[in-house]
Amino acid sequence: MDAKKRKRLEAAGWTVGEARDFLKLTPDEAALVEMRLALSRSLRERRLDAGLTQIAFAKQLGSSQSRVAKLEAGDASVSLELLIRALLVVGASRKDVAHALVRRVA
Amino acid sequence: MDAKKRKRLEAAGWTVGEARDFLKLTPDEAALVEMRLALSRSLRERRLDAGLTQIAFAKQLGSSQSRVAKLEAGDASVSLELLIRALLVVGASRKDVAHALVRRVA
DNA sequence: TTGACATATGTCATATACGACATAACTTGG
DNA sequence: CCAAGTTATGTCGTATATGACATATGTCAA
Repeated sequence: MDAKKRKRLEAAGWTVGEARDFLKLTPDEAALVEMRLALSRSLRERRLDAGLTQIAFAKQLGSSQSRVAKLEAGDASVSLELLIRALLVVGASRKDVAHALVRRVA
Repeated sequence: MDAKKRKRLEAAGWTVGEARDFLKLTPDEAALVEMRLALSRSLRERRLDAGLTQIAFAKQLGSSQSRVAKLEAGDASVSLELLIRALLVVGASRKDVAHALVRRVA
């Protein structure tokens, strides 16, 4: 519960700076952040490739434009769960998701 | 929000029956369930290989024995997020997680 | 510039995932 | 069999992720 809170606090840094252990991320936390970002990138790519606006995609996903924006930003308020659901909705397979997961974030 | 509720309702079936589209799961929902189960299996294997009891592992994870049991059961009340966090804690790498994700559930 | 469309950011009420606890249901050594 | 250890199941209060909404910031054609 402590690690969770800390993660939350350090969250502000994610989006802004870099994927890295910018300051005091445990390896696990760093891995989580990297996964989040990697999935975010894949999501945006796939959505754009599908020629969908965030609004259109939000409708397909059963969500809102703002949440899609946050998904694609790798915002700390979005779960891997939703990211993965979203990828499935844009047509990614289980295998695609796995591949996206390990994708280098650059 | 409708799909979400439906998923929730049908959730009771997951643990009990089979990984499959036992009744009316969309392909995406089925994929989600399969991922959940695949990760569950990997988690249990890794925990046992590490010679840890659920209680011991729960402490490492910062959670409780009951939640670990639910994680390993692929319970509907656990998120992919926590499953992945748990895998990282038992020593899985990002790549390991990705591999576990596509693992056939059998 | 304007205006139309796309995306980003912030906030909030509510749904839901969480840890914790109690307790039941296995296992297995003695 | 019993008891100790492990895992499963159910419930609850609370933390957090969610969709929705408002609004800001881009972008770009006319």
